[in-house]
Amino acid sequence: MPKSLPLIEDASPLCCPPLAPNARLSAPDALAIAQRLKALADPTRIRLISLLLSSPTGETCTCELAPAVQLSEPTVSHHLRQLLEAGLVAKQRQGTNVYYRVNPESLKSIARVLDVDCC
Amino acid sequence: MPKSLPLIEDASPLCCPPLAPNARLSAPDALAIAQRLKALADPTRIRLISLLLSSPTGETCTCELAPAVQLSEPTVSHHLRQLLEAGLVAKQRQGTNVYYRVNPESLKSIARVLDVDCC
DNA sequence: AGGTTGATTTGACATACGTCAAAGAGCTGG
DNA sequence: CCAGCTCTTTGACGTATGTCAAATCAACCT
Repeated sequence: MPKSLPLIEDASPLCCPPLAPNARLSAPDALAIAQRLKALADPTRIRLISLLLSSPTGETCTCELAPAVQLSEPTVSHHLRQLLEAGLVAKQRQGTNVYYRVNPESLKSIARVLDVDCC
Repeated sequence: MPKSLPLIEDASPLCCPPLAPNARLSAPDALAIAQRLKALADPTRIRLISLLLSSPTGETCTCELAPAVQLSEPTVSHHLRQLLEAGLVAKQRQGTNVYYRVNPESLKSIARVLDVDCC
């Protein structure tokens, strides 16, 4: 083996750009980033985000989303829960319906992680 | 068997990012986006990207990456293959070693998808 | 050639994930 | 209060995924 790199655990100061070329990510930091990405990395959840964003009011209830993606309501509810726990959407009850809305800041924060050459 | 994914821009020829609020994503477009996100949505692969970016030369061989993430070489090779097929890294053989390097444009193209309010 | 080192593939395993039907929980209106 | 609509949870199922050991491939050495 050519040479040994320092173990990733020995890094790092966790400054502005998470994936920037001057810092090796720690394992917990990598896990935190991966978990947020994983919440997005599903075709149904991407479509749900798109549907929420394209709604005139910015929010949509489960009963409207389920037929739009052609999946059962339990399945859609499951995906919305994933998005909710990742902070990507917020929910709000209005009578018998539950309306979901995208948290745009969370999307931007993920985009920033991928912005490699910012500083 | 190893085939590379189409660039997101090819799948969705829109002037604005595919998640922008004025367009509902088609199921195939959502799948294309999700597949690239899924390639990133793993803590080990995030760490590998970080390691590659933090290397002075910009490239690193498998035998250095495996001990750095404390996983077996086959496992690391498997992850590098995923990244390769998603177009996120490129490989180059130098003697007995194979060096991997990040494709920064691919990271940026994913970041652009998440840039919701640009137009 | 044969041997050594690095990289990948194969096969197997456990776990995680997406999906649905059925059952439960919340709210509203008769 | 009960009936009905909406949403979520539970339980179950098949598939996909991450991991390693063993085998295989590739390039470099004597």
